[in-house]
Amino acid sequence: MLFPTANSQADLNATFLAGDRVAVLLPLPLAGHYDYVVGPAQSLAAGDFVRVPLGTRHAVGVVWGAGSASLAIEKCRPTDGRLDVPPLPAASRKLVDWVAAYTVSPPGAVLRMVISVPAALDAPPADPVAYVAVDPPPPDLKMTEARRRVLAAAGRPLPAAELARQAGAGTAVIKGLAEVGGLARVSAPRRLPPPTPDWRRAGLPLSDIQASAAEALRRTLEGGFSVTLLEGVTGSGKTEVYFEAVAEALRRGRQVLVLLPEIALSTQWLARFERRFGTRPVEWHSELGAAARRDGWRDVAFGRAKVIVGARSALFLPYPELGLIVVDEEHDASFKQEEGVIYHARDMAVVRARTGDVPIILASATPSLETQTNVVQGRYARVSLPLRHGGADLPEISLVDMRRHAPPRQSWLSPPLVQAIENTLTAGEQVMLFLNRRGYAPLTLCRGCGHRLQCPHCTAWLVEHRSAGRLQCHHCGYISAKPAVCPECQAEDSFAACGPGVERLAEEVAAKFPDARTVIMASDTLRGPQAAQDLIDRMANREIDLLIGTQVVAKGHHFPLLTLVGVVDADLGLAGGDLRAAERTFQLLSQVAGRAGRAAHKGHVLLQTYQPDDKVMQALLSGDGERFYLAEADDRRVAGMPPFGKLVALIVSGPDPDAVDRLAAQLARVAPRGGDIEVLGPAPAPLALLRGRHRRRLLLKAPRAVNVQAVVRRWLTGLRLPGGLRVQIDVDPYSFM
DNA sequence: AGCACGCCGACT
DNA sequence: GTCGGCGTGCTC
Repeated sequence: MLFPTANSQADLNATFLAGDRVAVLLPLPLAGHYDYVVGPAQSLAAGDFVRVPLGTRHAVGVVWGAGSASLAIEKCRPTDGRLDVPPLPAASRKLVDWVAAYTVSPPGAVLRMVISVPAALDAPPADPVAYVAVDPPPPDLKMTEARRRVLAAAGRPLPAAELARQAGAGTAVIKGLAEVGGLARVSAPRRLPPPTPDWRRAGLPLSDIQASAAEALRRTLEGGFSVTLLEGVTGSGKTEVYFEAVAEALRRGRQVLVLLPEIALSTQWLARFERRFGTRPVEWHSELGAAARRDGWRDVAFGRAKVIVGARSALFLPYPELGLIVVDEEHDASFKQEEGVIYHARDMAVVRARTGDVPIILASATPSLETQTNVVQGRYARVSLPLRHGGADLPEISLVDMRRHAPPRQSWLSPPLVQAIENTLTAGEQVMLFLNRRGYAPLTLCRGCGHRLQCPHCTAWLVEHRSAGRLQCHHCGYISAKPAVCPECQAEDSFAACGPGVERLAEEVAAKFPDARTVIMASDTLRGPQAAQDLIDRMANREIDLLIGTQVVAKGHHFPLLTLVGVVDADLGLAGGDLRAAERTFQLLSQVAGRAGRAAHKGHVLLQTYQPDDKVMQALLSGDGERFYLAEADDRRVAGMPPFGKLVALIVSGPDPDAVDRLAAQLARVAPRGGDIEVLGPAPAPLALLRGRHRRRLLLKAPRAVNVQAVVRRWLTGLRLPGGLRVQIDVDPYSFM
């Protein structure tokens, strides 16, 4: 359970000769490095990828430095040899050590995120053989009809099979022609290197404010490490502004990493990039196929990929020439990796910028409290874009007090919102209704006995998806048909749907506005990024009057004729006692509100709420984000909560609830105390049962100055984990749900 | 993470 | 009598 961190004195450029002892980090969750002896006739340098024997098999690792001498030299086996890829850059190696130490994870588990594509380390597939006509043909060539057809088709290099097909000849003709010199055997490149984005192209015209913001960002490229918050409301042109910093990094011949949340849905971002730079960047996300991942990894490692846009895992690619990092939508919760090595990609991106001594830009319309605090405390610089580009006004936001304007039973749209929808549709403008709940109804219960349909593997209700005709768990993906009778009391036809999801809301809309062309947009109704783009296009072309959407509609899409946004349940994110509930709700609803009225038309936003006096609703109403953040920061400071204090969550999990309880209780007994350190729990973890594992949580709270990693390491030293029990460490936990 | 070693149930 | 289930533990 102990993960010694790397020898910090390790020479990042050390070289080793045959017979020397070297420390090799393997991409496995081992406690530390393994020592090997450099094999005969080999020489290795720190950072080299090496193949080494491991037990009965062989593995690939990275030379981390000199061996530790803690193991008898006879026990050290010889390395097999260096792999033919560029060494892992020192900045990446420092990042691995840093992330491992910060997250209290084995460094090898972090290295595994770097070596995410083992196939990329093998020799790439050979270029296929192709044939091309020799011009002029050799004088002694005996021409036949078949040969004439083949030569006519072979104006450009083609693989033999393709050439034979096009010429209507057998491959024997090709073979014969090649032997007598009529065709030349060439190797056709399997693929071209990714095109370099053209920074010389002119960008969109920038306003004075945008131009000076762009200049400030460009200037950060003159120095080493720096962090700059680029803050600007939706529609202020943040992307175009930071594109100028990207162009500057490209001009200097450096690589650029842009981290986006939900890359799969950012077709619009890619289009803007292509408009500015004339080509698409290299993409990196989980939906890529094996070949694309291998090629992408190698393009980065060899420095051929200049701009990489990706989800959080792109952070661990082996950039040799990284010159700039941009984290767009830096406040987005999807940057928090919740499985395996638990880390926050925005924070680790700042670390990567530091290990590489390069600038980083954090962009957001609604920056996280963490980032704002870093600005206030002088650690980060801030560049602001206060106005909407193009002069469009910010939307007018009003609250609908649901206690006074309650909708009729089994409906969720209040009379004022219904009226506003009607007015907007009559004016020929578009409406968006936001409800962050997929499916038909979040809960199904039996009217007879009150039984609630629950996921067998998780502490969560099954969500009815009526269009798909089934029930679904949104946490583990469990799917079942709707049972014919209540499993508890066997009553027939007794199920009642409770509460609305977007499907049910669509039903209400169809009943009230039968002529409106309505579409639902949710992550599960979209089949791939193209479907999202198609929907966006249809919306932009006025083929849709009313869009009902979950979270996915909050992201920056431009809909010029969208003038009314209705938030069906503004309170939804506030329940649950989550540390960041208020902050997150403010950010999400600000983003949703930003969808309304972007071109020449004034936008209106109606928030349906039962808590109109809540600080979040008041902040949205007044548009005073600054004051909200100050108040929220005050609350956190007083409570000693992040970013003014530190939290570490320990999640104890296992298949047997009693064993989990016993281990959690044991950990609580030996919990660290004193020095303002508090340990809360054990409590049932937010999802007490997840994917068949029972979970309990302990929460360690400490002042900022405490080295919580050392405290946790000491706490867990010598811990034995019997029978499938696991303890996960979540430094800076985000998920409390 | 693999892979071997190891100790209890149904088969050619 | 063996083949094989996957629980525990090691890999420089």
